[in-house]
Amino acid sequence: MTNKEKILHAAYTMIYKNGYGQTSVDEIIRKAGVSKSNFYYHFRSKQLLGLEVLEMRIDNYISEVLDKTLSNENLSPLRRLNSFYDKVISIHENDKCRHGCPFGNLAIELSSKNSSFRKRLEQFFELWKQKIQNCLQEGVRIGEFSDKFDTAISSELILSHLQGAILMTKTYKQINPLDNGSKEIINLLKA
Amino acid sequence: MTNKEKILHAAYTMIYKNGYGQTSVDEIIRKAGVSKSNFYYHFRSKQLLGLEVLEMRIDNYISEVLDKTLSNENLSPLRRLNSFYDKVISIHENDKCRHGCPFGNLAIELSSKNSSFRKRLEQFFELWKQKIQNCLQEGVRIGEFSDKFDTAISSELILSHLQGAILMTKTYKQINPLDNGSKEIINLLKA
DNA sequence: ATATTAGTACGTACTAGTTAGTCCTAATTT
DNA sequence: AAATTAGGACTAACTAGTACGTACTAATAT
Repeated sequence: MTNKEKILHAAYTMIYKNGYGQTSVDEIIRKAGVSKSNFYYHFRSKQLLGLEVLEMRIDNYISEVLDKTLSNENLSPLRRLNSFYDKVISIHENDKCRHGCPFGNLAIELSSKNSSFRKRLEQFFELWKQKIQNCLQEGVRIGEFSDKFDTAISSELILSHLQGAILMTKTYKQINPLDNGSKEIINLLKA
Repeated sequence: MTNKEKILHAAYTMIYKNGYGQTSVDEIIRKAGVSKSNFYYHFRSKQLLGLEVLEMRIDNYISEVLDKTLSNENLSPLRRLNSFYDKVISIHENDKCRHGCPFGNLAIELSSKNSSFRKRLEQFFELWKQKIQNCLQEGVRIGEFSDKFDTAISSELILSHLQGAILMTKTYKQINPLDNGSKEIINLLKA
């Protein structure tokens, strides 16, 4: 692993666990085992590292979560949505509900102070919502989901609820808010 | 205003706008116009100040928002819920969707690192959820809300959605996620 | 073949400022 | 007499970022 990869890898987990502001460059280089000058050789600033780490998070989430569940054309739309919730629940159970959503965390911490992070997160949330909506639309088309809801509104509501439910699991240290809420939403959507 | 009140007042807005970790004691005393020794005369630590500020936030939210809307017995349950959403929307519109929910922000920032904040927030979320549930139950009883939903699950879902929707308004800098989502939820609940 | 050059990757040591919190003295209010 | 205030020097650790120099590789020029 190159030093740049070591830095990215260390920052990837530290920023998730402790937030961006509470992760110092000194801690990152200590954990990565590289010198400070090497850090600034590879990254012009802490912020540019943070944005690269966010990019990695997004790429990873799309390929490991969204593409395998919500956008998985081998599954029926209902199964896609179920497998999406199952995947998210298992992620947070494995984490003991400690750290919340990497995107929601950054959105709350940085949206009001840093427009680079804010814009990238907004863009990703749009993509995420679109993937939910595509799933809903196909589900309505084949009669798996009720047609009495507007899929644009429903997908926005599903994503908002997901973010809030993950926030609640982190506060309660229990998976219940996400587990109960997702089951209720799926029941509502069914035809 | 006493010096203690000045400190609390300064910290009240600064912690909300910038987060707990990004608000320094030095900034607080500068804004409050008091000496550092006076700060430590009134508060044994930054954390204890933070917890007092959280207590003020909770008291204020209960009396200014929850008691006037969700728990307002002068209104029908449906009107209570509508006025609650109206109030929350107006708060975030007035804030230009910049700073999010003071409780959700702290929950995300501190739940995994500080159990004092986490426990207090959990306790308050429980109260909040209970007030939503009481409203739903009475609405079901008088036939204003459908009886086909479990009020315990619905109230949890409403609170989770609210937290997530406020997070989205902060990311998008638009009130739409909260506005559309709340309308959809109320439509669903109606008998 | 050999010297020069450029680019990449790295390390030690450092700056200038900030962090939460302490300690002590002295004045002022109640 | 007791509670509250200010001032200020101080600590020890931490903050993002910089200065300066070294080692290696690969292409190029002599």
